[in-house]
Amino acid sequence: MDRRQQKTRIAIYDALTELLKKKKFEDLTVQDIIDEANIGRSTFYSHFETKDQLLEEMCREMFEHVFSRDLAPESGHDFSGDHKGIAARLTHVLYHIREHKENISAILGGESEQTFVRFFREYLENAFDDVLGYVSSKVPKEFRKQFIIGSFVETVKWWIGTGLKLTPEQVVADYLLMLNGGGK
Amino acid sequence: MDRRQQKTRIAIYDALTELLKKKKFEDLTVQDIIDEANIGRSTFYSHFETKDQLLEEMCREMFEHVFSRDLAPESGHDFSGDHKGIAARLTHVLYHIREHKENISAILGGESEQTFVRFFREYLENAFDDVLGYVSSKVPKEFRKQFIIGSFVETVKWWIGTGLKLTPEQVVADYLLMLNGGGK
DNA sequence: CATGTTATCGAACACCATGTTCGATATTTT
DNA sequence: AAAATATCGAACATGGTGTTCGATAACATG
Repeated sequence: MDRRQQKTRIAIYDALTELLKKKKFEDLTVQDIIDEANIGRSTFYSHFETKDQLLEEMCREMFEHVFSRDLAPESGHDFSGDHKGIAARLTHVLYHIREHKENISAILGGESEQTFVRFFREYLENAFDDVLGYVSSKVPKEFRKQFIIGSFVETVKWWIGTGLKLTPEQVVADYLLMLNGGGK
Repeated sequence: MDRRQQKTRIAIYDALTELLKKKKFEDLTVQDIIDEANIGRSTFYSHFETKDQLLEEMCREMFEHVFSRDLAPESGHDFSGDHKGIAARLTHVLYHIREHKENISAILGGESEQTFVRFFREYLENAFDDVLGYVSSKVPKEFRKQFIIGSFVETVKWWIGTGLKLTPEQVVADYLLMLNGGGK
């Protein structure tokens, strides 16, 4: 890949990251990004068809290169009788999110959140395929899956909304408690 | 209120309902609505500042006049040892949603979904205030609340996404099972 | 019914972001 | 050194938005 292309791409990503500290994604114009990245207008459009595609690619990058590094279940410490180390794995996910809270927070809460959430769900479905495949005696598999993932996504959104006050460990602990009927 | 205003408003609402059968909300232009409603351009803008405000008002109307009619807990049949008739009340909500599936389905799944979901959450928080206020011994109140509502909203979104295949009763039953740890 | 009020109409307009085009220039690859 | 390719940026076409305003029609009130 041409060095010029790499530089441009990075400039755009950096510009976006920078701008997301000040504005929500949907309030940004392509011109904003172009100015911040200090590139030509047509250059931007030779890399991305549209602003939304940029977001798409950025999310893809994030999940492919950041989260999916540790898709496999942890082989180590299975504390608290945790089935297949779910708690540890979920905690891991939350740590990654906290690392990227700058970007993610700005994406969430607006219209652009759906794109992120789409990737997030897909990631979770793959990453926790083993757990989700488990068939309950009472609740249909699809429903169970929907419920577990949906409630986790919502929990994460809520967590970010609070400004990440709780620790990842606390969030996961409460989440698993609720999932096991601990809300009674 | 002037009859003309009423007619215009209804024409706009009807037009929107009609158009939502064919297109997603965010793909509609103001002109589409104007044409379908058969009104003048400036007339639309004398009623609504923007397309989004129209959606806002429509959602408000829906929740104020349709859902909130039966906010109070059902005094009757408390079958299956159901605490305060939650199952019955949730089922009621789903029936309302099914009534308005035409509108709701078109709003959900797009960027406009957030507006609807915002109203939905607010409604649920009020409608089930009594249940949600219950303090768990282990999980913090706010977390519990977030979890219960979030997972229900997600369940409803999922349900609509499947084309309302399950009956409201089935959905509620499975939801409550999951909430009580029935997913194990 | 008469009169003042208010809503509607719709064409015209200014505005702004989008996405494209193209020839000149700069950088990289081979 | 030559060929290939990326960038630049001004200019442009497009399309939806929201506003303006004078003319017309519908309404409320006494």
